[in-house]
Amino acid sequence: MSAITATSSRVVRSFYARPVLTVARDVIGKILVARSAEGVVAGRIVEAEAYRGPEDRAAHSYGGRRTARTEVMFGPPGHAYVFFVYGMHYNFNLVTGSVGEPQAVLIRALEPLVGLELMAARRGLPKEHSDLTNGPGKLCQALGIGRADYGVDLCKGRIFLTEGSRAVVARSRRIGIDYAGAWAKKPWRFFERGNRCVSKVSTRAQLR
DNA sequence: TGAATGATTTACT
DNA sequence: GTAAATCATTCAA
Repeated sequence: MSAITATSSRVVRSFYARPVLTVARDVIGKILVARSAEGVVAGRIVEAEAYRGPEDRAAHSYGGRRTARTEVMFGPPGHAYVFFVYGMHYNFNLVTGSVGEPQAVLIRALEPLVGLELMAARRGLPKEHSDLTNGPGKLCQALGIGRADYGVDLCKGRIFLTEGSRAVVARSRRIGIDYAGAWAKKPWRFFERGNRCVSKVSTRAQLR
């Protein structure tokens, strides 16, 4: 195993048991690790978004909607909320806050650190490729995250966070939720300023 | 039961 | 810049 995953310890549950905006900001710079039979892959989180339902119209838990899909967000923090969209992509979230508060942080982009070869193989791209994990669907594919990871405990399972390094955090409005009216204008997207692994979006959303 | 749609990505023009 | 791919989830009937 690489030095990064061997020397760092798993982030504890109290990290997740805080308001979703706080976690979304603090998660920038942390390392996301995914172990599997195929090997270990890991990347530094450089972009994330907060979803603060039930008040947040952009959140799947808007209005307190409690279904099979959103159920994990109502449970304890530190678990994975994984969902499937557009008929072909998975997205990975961290459940935050306390029990009964259906909040989550969407991980939108990573800077690849460990297991680039495995990531590239899963993505069907050459190892040197620059688009391995610079998007929420892309990073799930690179980390092998899918339906089986729904609801898993990040304090125990194959997927977890470790301490990373400091990041200069900038913020903008969230991506792909224009249907959410006024909520779409909230600056609840956090990213590391200047990092080239941040997902490619319109220039206007990058600034601020 | 059926219809609409989406926290995206990719390949086009 | 636009559009296609593609299906689980959701809600209405």
